Amino acid sequence: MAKKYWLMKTEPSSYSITDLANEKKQTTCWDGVRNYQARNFMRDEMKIGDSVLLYHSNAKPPAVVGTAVIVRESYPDFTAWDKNSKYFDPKSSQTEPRWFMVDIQLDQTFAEPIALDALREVKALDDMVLLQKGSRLSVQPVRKKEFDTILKLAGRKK
DNA sequence: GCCAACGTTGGC
DNA sequence: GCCAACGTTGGC
Repeated sequence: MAKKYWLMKTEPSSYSITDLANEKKQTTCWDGVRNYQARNFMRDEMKIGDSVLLYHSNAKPPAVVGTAVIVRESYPDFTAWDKNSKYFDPKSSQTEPRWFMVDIQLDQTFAEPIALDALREVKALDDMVLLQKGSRLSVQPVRKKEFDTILKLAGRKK
């Protein structure tokens, strides 16, 4: 199976790329996803070694801030079972888990975040899911061409 | 803080 | 299975 590319959103006020950088082994479980489409991508399609763009939403400015890799494939999101978690979902049981997550490890933090505005100016990114009107999927596929384009932008000297 | 665009829920 | 009401996302 060919390597796939993804984009995962997070609000830096709740969990930022800096938080990821400070984790043991710079690895974390991507918990709290409560959208079926996003869940399906994590549960069914993400494989170890796939690359991920990390995106800060509700940030100033909203931007792609770095990359990560999948280091553990889907397993039940146990926060759904925890009554004290804000991600608690009484409809998810141990025997029939409703929500899943993967583990990701930080790959690189971009020296300069690539702002949403800048992404919109790049022709090669016109079809990116992130840039489509009304798109708010928190876990979404990215084309290799798009991933490579963004890496190139990140590497460009200012 | 506003609000457009989506997604989910639940009555019927 | 429709759809109105409600809740959430996320840029601005």
